[in-house]
Amino acid sequence: MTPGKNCHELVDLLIKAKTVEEIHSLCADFCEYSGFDRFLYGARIPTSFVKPYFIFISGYPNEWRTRYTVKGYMAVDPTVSHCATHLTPISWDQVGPQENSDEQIRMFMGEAREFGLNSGVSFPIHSAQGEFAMLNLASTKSHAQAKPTIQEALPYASLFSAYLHEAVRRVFEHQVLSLSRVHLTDREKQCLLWSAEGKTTWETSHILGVSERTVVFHLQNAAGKLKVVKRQQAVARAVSLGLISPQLE
Amino acid sequence: MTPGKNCHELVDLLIKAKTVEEIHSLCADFCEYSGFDRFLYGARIPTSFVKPYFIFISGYPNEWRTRYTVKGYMAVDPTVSHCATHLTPISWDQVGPQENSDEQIRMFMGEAREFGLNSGVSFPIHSAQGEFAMLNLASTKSHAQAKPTIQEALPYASLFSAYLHEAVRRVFEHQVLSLSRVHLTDREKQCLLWSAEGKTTWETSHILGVSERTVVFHLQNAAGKLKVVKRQQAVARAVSLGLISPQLE
DNA sequence: CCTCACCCTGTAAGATTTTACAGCTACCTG
DNA sequence: CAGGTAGCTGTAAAATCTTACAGGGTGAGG
Repeated sequence: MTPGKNCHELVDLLIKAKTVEEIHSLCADFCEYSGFDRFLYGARIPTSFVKPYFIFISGYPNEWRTRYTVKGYMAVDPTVSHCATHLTPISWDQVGPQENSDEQIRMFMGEAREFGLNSGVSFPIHSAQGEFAMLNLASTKSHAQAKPTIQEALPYASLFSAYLHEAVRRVFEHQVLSLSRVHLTDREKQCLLWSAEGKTTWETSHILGVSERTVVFHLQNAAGKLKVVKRQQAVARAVSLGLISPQLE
Repeated sequence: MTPGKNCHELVDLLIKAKTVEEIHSLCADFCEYSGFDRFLYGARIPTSFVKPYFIFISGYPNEWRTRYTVKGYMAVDPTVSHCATHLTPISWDQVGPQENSDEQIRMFMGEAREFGLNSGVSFPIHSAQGEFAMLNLASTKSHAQAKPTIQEALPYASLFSAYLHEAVRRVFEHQVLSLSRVHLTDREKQCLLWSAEGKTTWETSHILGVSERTVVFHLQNAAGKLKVVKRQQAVARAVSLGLISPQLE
């Protein structure tokens, strides 16, 4: 009920967390102190465009999680589509019981209620390395009753979610996140950058003042490091992982 | 001094803000209520990889801003490099006076102090549409004196920065952000997705069950909508703008 | 001195993409 | 029914990328 008191402590502990279990426990603590009953953190790691990897840290009922997966509710869940395109948290009462929301969404929200997920709020998390994550905090209370809890928790949960994701990144670094640690040399990045900008090998070679063969060489090396074979794939991967981006000028 | 009291009100006003001037005014209010003296919001819009567009909403001294630009301090500023790769706010005392920080950074921080930017904190903002932004809150107080102010403001500023960026997005929608509003058809997105995954035209045509010519057709249309000419450029742009991303499975 | 990382270059065949030509169906809306 | 949007297809020459061959140099650090 007093999120402020514990937020800084929990954030400090998140920074030091070394295992998923520790993180889970800290989420549970945050959830409790903020006045919520359930939490779910989910992250989508862009290991591939068509088959990304998902990480979940769940304080949700297992049965509901299973049904959610089996029925493909990720494509229906209105909080997911909001968080995928926005930065701001969304209270569930803003998406579920709206009059204009379609039948499918209404049924989905109804089913969630059967598992005690009556009200709640979702926080979007977008990292510079292309991951997309969400922190969901749920309450068994009705929307009206939970409103003050949600309102009060917004700032703290916003901050908490940022540290939470960085903690997850750290813990999973050596597993699925290994691609984002790929080190590209300056030349490789330059070649990828101009390639992403639509320049041909010949154009890039003149921009950089080297031979065409050298540009090809660097792009091949970059593709190799990114574990792909084609140029456009290397460019897509590099952009998605945030390995190439502007700065000066 | 009482950020909590006004945060929700300011956020509500941000949602309704229609002009840059309104947003500037709300930032100034937030800055004041949180106990800071200066603010600077800066956003990098990925209009192009090599020459992005920048938006600034500044409550910083103009002279400092000019010097910053002229001297290319964006490439030196340690808060920029932190925010570009992280999600968590960074207090300036964590980057400036460190013993291991190099001479260039120390000089930079020293110059900032000459303009009354003695201490402060920077919040990273990463949107799903590829924009990267920062909210900087600065104080004339010393690091030690400003510490409680910063600590107290962290959660509120974290939430505020999310709403701030969405407000800026809304206001600038019809200008530099027009590319992120591009509508691609399902087929166009599918072709781009498989292309980003490294599939050739022939492979994509078999995956989608259409002719090679059709895949070429869709990719050309997509490239046209994204105002580019090459396939790899279209893929890079689409990835960067968040127009293609996974979801189901 | 040896190794490693980074940078650079050449040739050539074969695969893929780009571009330009041209034409079809279906659905929805004013 | 006209007009718009979305989807689909064909041919062919020219440009570009991929892959395989083979070779060069520098500088930092053990």
